[in-house]
Amino acid sequence: MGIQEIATVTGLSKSTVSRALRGMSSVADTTIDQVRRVADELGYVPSSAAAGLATGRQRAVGVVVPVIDRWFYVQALGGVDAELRRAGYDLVLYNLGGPGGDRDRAFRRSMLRHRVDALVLLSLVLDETERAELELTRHPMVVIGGPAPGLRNVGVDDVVVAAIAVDHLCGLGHREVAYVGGQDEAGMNVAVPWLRRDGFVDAMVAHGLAVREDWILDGRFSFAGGVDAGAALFATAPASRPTAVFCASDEMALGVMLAARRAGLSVPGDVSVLGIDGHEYGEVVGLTTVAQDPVAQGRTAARAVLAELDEGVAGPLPAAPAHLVVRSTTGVPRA
Amino acid sequence: MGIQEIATVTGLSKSTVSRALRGMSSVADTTIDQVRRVADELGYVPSSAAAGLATGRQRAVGVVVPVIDRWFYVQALGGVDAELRRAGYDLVLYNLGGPGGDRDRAFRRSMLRHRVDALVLLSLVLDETERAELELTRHPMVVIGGPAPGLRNVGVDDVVVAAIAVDHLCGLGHREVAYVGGQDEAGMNVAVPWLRRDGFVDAMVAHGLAVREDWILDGRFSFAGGVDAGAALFATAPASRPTAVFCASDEMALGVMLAARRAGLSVPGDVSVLGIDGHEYGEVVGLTTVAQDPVAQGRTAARAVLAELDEGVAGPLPAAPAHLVVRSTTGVPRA
DNA sequence: ATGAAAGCGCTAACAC
DNA sequence: GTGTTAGCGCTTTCAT
Repeated sequence: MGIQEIATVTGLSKSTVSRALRGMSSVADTTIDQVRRVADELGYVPSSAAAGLATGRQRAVGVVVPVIDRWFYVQALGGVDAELRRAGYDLVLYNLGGPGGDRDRAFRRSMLRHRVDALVLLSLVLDETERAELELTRHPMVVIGGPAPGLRNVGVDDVVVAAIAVDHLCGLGHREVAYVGGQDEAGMNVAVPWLRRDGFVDAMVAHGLAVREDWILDGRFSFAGGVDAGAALFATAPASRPTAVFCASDEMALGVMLAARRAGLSVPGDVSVLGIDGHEYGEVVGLTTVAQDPVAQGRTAARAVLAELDEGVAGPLPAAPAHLVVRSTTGVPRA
Repeated sequence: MGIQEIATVTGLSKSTVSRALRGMSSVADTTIDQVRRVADELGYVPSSAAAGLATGRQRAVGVVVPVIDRWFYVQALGGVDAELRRAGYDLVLYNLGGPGGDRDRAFRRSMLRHRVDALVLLSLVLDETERAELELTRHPMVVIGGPAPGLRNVGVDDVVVAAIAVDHLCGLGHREVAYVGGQDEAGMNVAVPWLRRDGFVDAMVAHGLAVREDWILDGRFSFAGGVDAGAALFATAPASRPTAVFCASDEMALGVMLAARRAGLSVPGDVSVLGIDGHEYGEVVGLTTVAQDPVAQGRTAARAVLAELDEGVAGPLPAAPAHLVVRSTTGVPRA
């Protein structure tokens, strides 16, 4: 059931069979046909391990995610996958499994096994040790979403994204805006939350606006977290309520919208709500957002590592676009 | 940078190093320590391809998904991943990429490369050819969610799930209930949508209730689809409106709820809405649902293939539980 | 407790 | 256009 069998049956040599199977041009067309036919009949299944051993290439790339069940990661993963499949590469998934998962083990044991030829990291900031461990393998690496000291990265500029959002709100006349974001997810070391918050603060300051500490809330980057944050925000007297809430993700924004409704507030009549992402749900409910395209980012990242693999080039990566999509959750502040 | 280097440095033989690295008991503890230390210093990285070639085991299992960006698949994938990681296995993801993806290619080229030791299929019904191709590899296989002729499967009984939902609605006094489901997703050959619809129809009939053709809608198993279906349902005169809507997924139910709100209908005052899944969002908005646990199903499936791999046993799989979670979107029909 | 030697199934020079 | 010959980096008898 190996290449050898085919060789015996066809009376050819192993090498010729190997070449034929890969459709190399130095093999006669008739030979290729014959080999393929026999391989089919025999139910031949190639061994990637053998090929990998011989070539040093596994034709697989690893994708490392902090957790799997977040909209952004799923979308990006899809993008990486699409490009990989096009190139005939397999995708091996390394899920750090969030706070509970054993990050160390994932980084040491599995990934370093030469099972993949390259790595795409999602929103991960590596510490010194991890970087060192990974460099050991000398694999091409790129990270999506979040700056990566020492590594190439594709993603939007989170500070700019926050500024776009704040500019929009201020342009409408808002001066009292709250921010719902998230903290670093226990040990996951994700930079994005901090960057967006910093971008928010900077942009507010640039507009000469005050940033109230109690209007910077943790929405845990989830829908439920958004609801909680919104509830806290809207529980106060109307006078001490922000006129707009900027959320670091659409999922949280959706939660804030629900909280507003529960508090009897109209959006954007009583309060404007704005998110980041371009989530499908947001489109349906008319959420204004700063949209990005994680699928495209995934594709870009995959293409980048593939190019580095094939051509050895590690050129600069194109910037990922983000643009304001004004829908119906933002408007001028109530008088 | 291989096992050989370590052997040379330590003055041991390749075999001993190999054994030491794997912590085999026949090796002296001091030797193990020494070998591990040297391996560390040398920055040794094991080659899974070589080990795989020698043992015939890749220590990896493949997970095949029709599309990646659905709540259920992501959750199940997470469950499979968790169990695999516990066992020290890697997970290679085969995304068929939905209608646009090249299903054939995924099934032939990549998967059959002996890159994985076993397969977990998500909600996929294979056709004859595919089954034959996969059987070729003689890998343990189990499918999650959806019956699989000839294969072991873990998942809820979709017909029963639908019955639970209908029973709840009828128990409240509803007699006019609509169904929002989905069709087979273009070429993905997923059985679940049909089973739930059949279950709905059967249960209705069992309750002596009429099933109106125009109250069986396609919600595309998505939030947006649910909104559309709901809009269609609620656009009619109050008299010809169902008093309850049963959705084959929480995501669609969420959409129907939004449509109800847009139509000025109160839930459950004017119309009851009920879903299937146990989606996080549903919990937040108080959606009544028939909950299942895809993460647990993923774990079960992973454990099953792992057991078959390790012990050669392919015993029966435990049934996946589903239970009614009554929240606030279902109530007695309006008089 | 350790070593020697034979492979695992393929690819890649290098001949012809 | 095809065959020969070496490996790729491990694991695994079988010895010792």
